[in-house]
Amino acid sequence: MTQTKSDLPQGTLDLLILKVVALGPVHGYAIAQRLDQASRGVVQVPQGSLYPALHRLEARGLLAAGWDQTETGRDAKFYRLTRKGRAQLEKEAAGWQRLTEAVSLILKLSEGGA
Amino acid sequence: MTQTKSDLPQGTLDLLILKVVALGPVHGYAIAQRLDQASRGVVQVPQGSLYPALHRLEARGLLAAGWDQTETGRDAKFYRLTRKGRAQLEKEAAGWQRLTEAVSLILKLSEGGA
DNA sequence: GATTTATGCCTTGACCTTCTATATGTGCCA
DNA sequence: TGGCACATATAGAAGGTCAAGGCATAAATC
Repeated sequence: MTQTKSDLPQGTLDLLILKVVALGPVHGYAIAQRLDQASRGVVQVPQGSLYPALHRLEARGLLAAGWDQTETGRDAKFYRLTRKGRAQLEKEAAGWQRLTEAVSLILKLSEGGA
Repeated sequence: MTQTKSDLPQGTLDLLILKVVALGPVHGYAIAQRLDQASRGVVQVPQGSLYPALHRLEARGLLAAGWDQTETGRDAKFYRLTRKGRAQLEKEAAGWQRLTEAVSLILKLSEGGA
């Protein structure tokens, strides 16, 4: 997996990560796969973006991490959502909703828009 | 007009500006008003974000600027879209579409998502 | 008419945050 | 031995915010 570009606007990545982690404990590498699959290849997060993001989220107390074993017997750092993280997820999801609606309104503007 | 926060993810502002300018020549101040109104107050771009963005877009050749007079007799810098700018607008609008769909897919994930 | 105040309109510079690129390290498995 | 799964660190660019400042017109006050 060669992770090229994601073209995610800054700030969006956190939301997506929180969402994926909310589904159950996962390690970083799996998060990226999950995002790739679920978005049908549109969201491809390079490791250099993913891991710093995870660290930030952990530092902010939104995620908690612990080492554990993968099904295939490897060590990996599993993340789960804290209570604070869940609240943040809801907040960011709502914000995203608001934003996309607003942008949508703007993109539909035509010459007559009061 | 006290412009507080806009909370736009980075990279989105360009798209919105290009869109507004595409409707006809406008000056910066009016662009901000337009965005505010059209988004019903959700998108409030502070001047410190707006003007640097305009300068960047001009430097990239997507906008062309010239001083002119406002209807009320003031001097203002009017921006219009270049051919290159119009192409970029279409490109970014399509990208935004793609992105929102992808994010939407991810946000709808539940435990069963393959 | 003169003075203040508000408002329209533009600019810039220092700072912070996030994304990217890149390089490096380790254990598993073929 | 090599490749893959999984992680880390560092440095840099880009975009956004704040804060401050400047200037012109208009409205309000005296």
